[in-house]
Amino acid sequence: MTTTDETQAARPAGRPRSARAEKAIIDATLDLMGEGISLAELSIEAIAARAGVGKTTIYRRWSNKEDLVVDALAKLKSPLPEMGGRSVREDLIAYLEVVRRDACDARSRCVLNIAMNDAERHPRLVERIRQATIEPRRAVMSALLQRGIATGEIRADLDVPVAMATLVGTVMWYVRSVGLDGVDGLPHDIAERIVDQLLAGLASR
Amino acid sequence: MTTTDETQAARPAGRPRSARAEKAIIDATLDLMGEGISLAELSIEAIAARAGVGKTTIYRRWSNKEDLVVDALAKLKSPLPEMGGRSVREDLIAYLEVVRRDACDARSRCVLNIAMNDAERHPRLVERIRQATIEPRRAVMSALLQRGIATGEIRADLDVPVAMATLVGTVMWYVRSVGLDGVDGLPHDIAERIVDQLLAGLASR
DNA sequence: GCGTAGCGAAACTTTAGCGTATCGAAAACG
DNA sequence: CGTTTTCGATACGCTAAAGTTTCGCTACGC
Repeated sequence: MTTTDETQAARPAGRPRSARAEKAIIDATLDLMGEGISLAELSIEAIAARAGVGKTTIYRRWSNKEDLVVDALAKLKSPLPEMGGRSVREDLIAYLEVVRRDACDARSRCVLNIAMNDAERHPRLVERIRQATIEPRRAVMSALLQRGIATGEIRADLDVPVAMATLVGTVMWYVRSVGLDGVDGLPHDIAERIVDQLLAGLASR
Repeated sequence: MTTTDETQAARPAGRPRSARAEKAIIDATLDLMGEGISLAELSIEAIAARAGVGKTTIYRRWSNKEDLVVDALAKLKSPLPEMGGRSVREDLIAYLEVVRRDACDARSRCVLNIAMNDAERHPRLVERIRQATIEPRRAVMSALLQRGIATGEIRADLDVPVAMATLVGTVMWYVRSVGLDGVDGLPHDIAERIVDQLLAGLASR
């Protein structure tokens, strides 16, 4: 057909698509969702306006809203917490520090908002988010606690699911209650304080 | 002006407003919000249809959506947890059991959803919810932990704000993660297990 | 029983977003 | 340079929902 080698590049004729526009669209989508806009309220027109882009440019890439949101959330995937592995206590602190930072970040928060609020209305989308984002983190946390049990740092009869809810839930709830006033007013060592208090227990000796 | 005594009743002429319709409107509002409808998506038409009422009947009582929601949430105010007071451990369990039940109840959940998601868009409304619903519960929980410190059941150096986030956050997060699959599949003694594990601590002795 | 005001139903006007089409300009390629 | 495709902008027809108004009917007090 054409004179170009189709088996390799097959670069299409004409002006190439702007990577800059694509990034602006993704960013605008994440920004709007980070501002608390629900999936239902999110409008293509608002995204186009925010991105400084024509609606055509969006519809040329994504045929509907859900596809765009999936792609946008995929770009968001922050790396799994990096843990030194020296002690379970230190790894728990490092993990919760990442959770704390995510909980304070509007863009990361919107992932959880969607997962929790739109589960019934967009089951496939929510399931994709669960598999891609939530499950890997749960697995890391679970493995970490199991390792602690093996090394003796953690009590052998630990209820692991409850402990995972405790560690993450404490950070999330703390940020949402105390930290609502000023997100930056959080103590910088909150992750360490939480881990130490939970390891030691609330009761007196 | 009129012949009636205006200082007291000043009952207006004509057909009185139907208390039955008013209750139906409030109930429909709470039901819809309990189904996960956000404040922005909540439509007067949906409320009218659900309540079996004309839109006129709603607009005659509330001039806008926010006023209606405030009134509806005010009717929702569930009683503060009743605690026996025998031991701090038992009271904590009783308190968390109430939290667990609220976390599973759609109508109660919607209060928190609004408080967390619509804080920026409806600051006055959210503040009213905080003062009426959240703060009293935080005060009860704080007093309970202080009592535990006084009686020696709780360690004296407890970080009370962190501990409050731990107790409530664990229940909320547990319900949201484990309980998402089947709300009724929750262990019935989850409050007791959470309290005991937190009192004892996660570390081995 | 008359007047008044609330009742539910339905028609209306307005607004917002969707998805498509069209435009002149711009960017890559041969 | 000419072709091809994308760019941002704008306009269009369509649908859904909001909020307002109208209408015939109903319930209560005088």
